[in-house]
Amino acid sequence: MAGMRRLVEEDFNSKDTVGLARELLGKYLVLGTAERPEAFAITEVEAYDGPEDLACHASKGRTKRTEPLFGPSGHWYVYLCYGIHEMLNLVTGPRDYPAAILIRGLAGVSGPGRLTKRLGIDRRFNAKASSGDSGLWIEDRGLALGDAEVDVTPRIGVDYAGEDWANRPYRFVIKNG
DNA sequence: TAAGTGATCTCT
DNA sequence: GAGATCACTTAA
Repeated sequence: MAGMRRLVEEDFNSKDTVGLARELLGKYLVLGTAERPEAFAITEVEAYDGPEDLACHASKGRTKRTEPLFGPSGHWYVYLCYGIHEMLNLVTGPRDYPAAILIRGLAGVSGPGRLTKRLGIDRRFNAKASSGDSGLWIEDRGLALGDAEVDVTPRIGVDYAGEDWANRPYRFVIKNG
């Protein structure tokens, strides 16, 4: 199909985490194999931007759990939240720059916990590359969104991070998505 | 509005 | 080892 491209590590190597998050809207999360792919448009994301970002897990240091955030971009960071929900994040930025984009919603699936459950994504994907080999990757199918189609808000559930970081406009949602 | 649920991290 | 915390969801 023309204008369709699987995104790779280099596509997410920028330190402009917020810009990458904005651009991830309208891309497709694809699950399965090249023969039998299941694709979902990404409708809601949040940026977690580096060691200074008090809402980013990596701001509390490099631990066994947060290790994937410090690894190469274009890999998955999947962790368990509230004992129940698997959260799917795409690592961004160069090695040793801990940043990621939380994928919070897909077309037809609202909520970060619900989308991983629906797609059967869990910690087996943690630290894996987004690729055909891992069975989970991102595609650009040529859809571009104008600013009028995108809502920008503070991130959800990060009040603990203090006023500055909690209020930053790091969440992007497709309107009517 | 509050409970459920368990990995992770920071103390002791 | 104990205790607090947590990027959520569901039922009421």
